Amino acid sequence: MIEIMILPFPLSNLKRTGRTKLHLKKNEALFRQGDITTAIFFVISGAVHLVRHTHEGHSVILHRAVSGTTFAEASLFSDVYHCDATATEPAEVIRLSKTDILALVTADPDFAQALLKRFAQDVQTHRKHLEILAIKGAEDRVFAALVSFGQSGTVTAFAIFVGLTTEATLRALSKLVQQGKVTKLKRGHYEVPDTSITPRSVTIKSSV
Amino acid sequence: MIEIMILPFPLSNLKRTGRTKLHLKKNEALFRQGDITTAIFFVISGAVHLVRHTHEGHSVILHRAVSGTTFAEASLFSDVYHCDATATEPAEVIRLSKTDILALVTADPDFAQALLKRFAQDVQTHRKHLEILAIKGAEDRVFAALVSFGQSGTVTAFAIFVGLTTEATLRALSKLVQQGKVTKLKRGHYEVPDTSITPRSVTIKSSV
DNA sequence: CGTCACATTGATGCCTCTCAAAGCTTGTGG
DNA sequence: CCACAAGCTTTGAGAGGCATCAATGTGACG
Repeated sequence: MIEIMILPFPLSNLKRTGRTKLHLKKNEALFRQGDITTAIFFVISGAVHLVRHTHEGHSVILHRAVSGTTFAEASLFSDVYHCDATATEPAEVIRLSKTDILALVTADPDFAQALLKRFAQDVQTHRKHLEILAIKGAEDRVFAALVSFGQSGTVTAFAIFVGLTTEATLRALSKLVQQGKVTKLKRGHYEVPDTSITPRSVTIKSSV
Repeated sequence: MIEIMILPFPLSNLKRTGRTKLHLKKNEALFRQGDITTAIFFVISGAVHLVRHTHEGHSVILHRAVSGTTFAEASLFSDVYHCDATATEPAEVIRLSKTDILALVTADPDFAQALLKRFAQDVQTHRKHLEILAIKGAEDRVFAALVSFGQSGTVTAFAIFVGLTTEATLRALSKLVQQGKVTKLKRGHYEVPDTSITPRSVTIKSSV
């Protein structure tokens, strides 16, 4: 079981019955805001977006789960899911039974610690996201988001992630390109060169 | 030890040496962004703000820790603190040694589970915060924040929390008051009446 | 009683949202 | 294999809203 090896925490003790492999088509929903929580998930391939919607019609992309990562861990302690989970591209995910995971938490201290670490990472990531949304200028905000997250996906999705309209994001990107702080690879594909403050290079859209 | 009883998780097994009581003056910093992490904290009285600063000079209030709650739990799995912690009013806090807490995690499954729950709550709170920052209109955003968080503190701090200027927040508040969606108690003190959609009433500023 | 921090209100300008239209890319069906 | 359709990207123009700067009011505290 290759996929088990890349899980962020040891699952050797998890009951086999607690695992199910699922295939999602593009735009297919895994669960929706308000659904009863029954499981957390691990992404084998593809990508899943966690999106929350407000009454007023606004939406936020809370998280983009990609290969090798788990998502919806917070639902372990919640009765219902607080956001939608939809595949933005065809995806394979493993469903991990909530009750089995919780049982494992009490039975296996190492597992509990690993899961705690996962949660702590989530908290830090969300804080980084909050920090970025607090930046007023569109240009600065887009650049900061690119450096910190370098999300792969459409510009439109990225725009929602940074809390701007697609147009504002695009205009910010083109200004950043003019300044040489960002490189445009091709239509809808941008990256932050290594030379820009940050060590690593990131792209908005993967060339998958 | 009264304070121990209201801790969100059992600390009976925590070494006495791991606990220290601290008294903070108003505006006194407990730790700063970049400091080595050595402990998490529990608030006995007063309030502590966790604030993160960006290079561009922006800041976000990540969390307002009040009596009976812990904060900086995420630092358990981080080498340095990622934000400043400052008392916004005179406060008493208990310092809980990081190493002792981590030891307890592996030794006591119940403690581990309780801590996991705490982390999950943190994640949900941050997501709610993200949801609110995604709301474009100042009026809607302020109202949503009041309903969901009903922060006590100055309007200025509340403004930073919702990602607006003090002026914009004030103007939004006065419009909401005109509409009857929010009640102004006195200078700098507002509350959401019970009649407004939400069951509970909240205030920006406590009368402490 | 004076000072200080915060609340409040006003005027102005920039920036982002909104609406609109055209270009590019991918995929699907004939 | 081609043509059309759909979705995303890109650019443009106009308007509204929030930030910014400025000034005054007000309560708290020494």
